[in-house]
Amino acid sequence: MSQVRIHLPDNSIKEFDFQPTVLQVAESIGSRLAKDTLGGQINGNPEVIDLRTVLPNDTKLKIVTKGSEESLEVIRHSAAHVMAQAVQELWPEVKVTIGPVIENGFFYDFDSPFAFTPENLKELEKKVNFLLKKNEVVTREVWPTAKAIETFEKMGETFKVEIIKDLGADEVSIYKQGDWFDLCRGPHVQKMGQIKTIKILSTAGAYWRGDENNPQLQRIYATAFNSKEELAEYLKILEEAKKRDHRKLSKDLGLVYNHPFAPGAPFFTEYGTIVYNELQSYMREGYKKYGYSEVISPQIFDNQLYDRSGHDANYKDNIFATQVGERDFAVKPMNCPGHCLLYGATKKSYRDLPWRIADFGRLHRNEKTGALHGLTRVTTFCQDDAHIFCRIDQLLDEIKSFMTFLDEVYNKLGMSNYKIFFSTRPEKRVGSDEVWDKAEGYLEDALKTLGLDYTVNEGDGAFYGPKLDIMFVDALKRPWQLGTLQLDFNMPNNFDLKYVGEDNANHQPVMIHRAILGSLERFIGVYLEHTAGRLPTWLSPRQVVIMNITSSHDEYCKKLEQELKEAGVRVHYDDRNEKLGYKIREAQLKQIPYMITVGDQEVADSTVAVRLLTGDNKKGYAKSDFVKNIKNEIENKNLKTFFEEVN
RNA sequence: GCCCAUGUGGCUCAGUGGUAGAGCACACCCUUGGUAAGGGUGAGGUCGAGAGUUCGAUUCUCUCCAUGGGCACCA
Repeated sequence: MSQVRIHLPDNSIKEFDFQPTVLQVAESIGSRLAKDTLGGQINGNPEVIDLRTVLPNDTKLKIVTKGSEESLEVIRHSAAHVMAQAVQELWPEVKVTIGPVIENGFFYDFDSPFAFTPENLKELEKKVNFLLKKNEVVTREVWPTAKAIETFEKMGETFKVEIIKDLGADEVSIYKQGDWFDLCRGPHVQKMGQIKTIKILSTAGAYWRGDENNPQLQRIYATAFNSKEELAEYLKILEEAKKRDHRKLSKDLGLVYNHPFAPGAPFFTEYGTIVYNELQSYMREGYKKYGYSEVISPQIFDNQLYDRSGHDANYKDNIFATQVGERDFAVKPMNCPGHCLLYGATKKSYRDLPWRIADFGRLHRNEKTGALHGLTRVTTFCQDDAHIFCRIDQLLDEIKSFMTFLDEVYNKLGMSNYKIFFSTRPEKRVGSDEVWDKAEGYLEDALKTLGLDYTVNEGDGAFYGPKLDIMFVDALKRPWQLGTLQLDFNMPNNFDLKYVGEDNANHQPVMIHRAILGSLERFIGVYLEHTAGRLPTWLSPRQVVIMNITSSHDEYCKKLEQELKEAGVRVHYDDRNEKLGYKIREAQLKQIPYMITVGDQEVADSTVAVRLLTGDNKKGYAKSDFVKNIKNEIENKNLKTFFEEVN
């Protein structure tokens, strides 16, 4: 055999007189490297391959070693195997299925005659980490498919047999550690001791192959890291996320209340309503600027409306319906069909287009019980919804204007980190393929023309049209779907909408469904998590609290309270006979951006002592300046307090 | 809708087969105190709802409701 050349990242070349494995290349470089090798990446491909992979001539190889980001995939892959092994050693009656690596960890789905209890998980964690200490060598074997099927059938591993049959390959790879083995394509570690520690996290029910018609399996979530320190760090982030949970924050801050009589339908308290209304009026400002008109449409319709819109066929399970006498009514789950009726109310000319109508109507959707979640998945909500009826040649400008509007809003709110997803036709849909081709084509053209980066989500569109989803990435790097823009050729058709063109003939308008915040409910939930409850002053339900030191400062405080009220500031004078530290603590917990302290000093020289949520103090601030500056900050809807703005 | 767990005063949580406890919050009293909890006293719960087992159920069983972790659904 001729020489085999392997190219390394430092542009050096290693030569072999056989086709080496990744590990063999590592060994040729050094024994320390070989010991730390966990996999490889070849020819610039990000996919991590098994260290036992045989490399052909002229392969560009990057060795994945322990401690690297890429190595986690290998470690977790093997960790899933060890976990499955541990489960079967503890409970031999449990059958294995699959166990993939996911972000931040891995899971394994088991077919178990019993549900795993928390005690089982503790036992399992012990067992798993005991197995790691045995440091068994992982070997790879290639079996003919027939042998694999026969073997797994004998073992009663019916799910494995199904997978192998579906693969339809001639041979399959098997990974072994000790006596335990599993069908797998890898990659895996050399020895199980390379996994330092495995943390079992939780259990869940999950359907075989993700289909609710299939049997339900027992899923165990777990994670593994390169070191105990990294694991600790990850667990800390989980804790942080828990603290920022909007359900906790919205309760602690007194914004939202839930009652079992209204599942999935939150009350907004007098404080929560302030946040809600401020956001709504901010959007209304945008509507003026971007040429939208606001409308109000009915809450309940004769069901014939949804029959015509196509919702009855595609969305029926989610509609709250009621029968009055002989007549079927439906509570509106979305504004669009009603808006189509309104469009048809007057004869439209091409001169009337684009016709942009916004609606803060309350929507109700009967969600499956298990889907409800705090403010982010509710049964009743209000979208910052608008529909734009326009000509095809106006589409590009409309999409552009929407993206500008959205960018402005997101930046104002400190949410500049967002991504665009382009979702194409789903299986369950209305309209001909021809219409879909057209709609998808226009949308993609617009994205390209505008030079926007996007990712395609095949089959994820709405049933009436393709869409752009705006995925906001929050402070903890979690993605949330908020804004959306959907193209719809179908509903104008169902409602036979027309406009008279320049040619004096009838034409059909295109309908754009769009929202920037998504729904106010969901947005407030996400925004609370993003900001950890520390809202910008203009959105804070409580903006200023004045705290006197003794009752002798009462007069000065009352006057200041009055001045701030006149400046439009939401201010509260805490005149309780309590110590200052006590009042401060309460104000901190309620995340009030400005805490004003008044004592002898302040009364004497007409100043205020200001404390921010950061704990920063500024004494001797001129009272008149404070009133002026906070008024200005609120009017401009600044993201930061005026103290921080200055710095 | 499915699997699992949970449900004790406004909130956070102990606890028990013999009808309940703490801290915070609340009320009253004392305290006038400069940047995250001053002290005392008191009120407040038929232990999510219904049924069953039992001499007796908040505790055990079942059903329902709600919540939580997932799955599925949804955009």
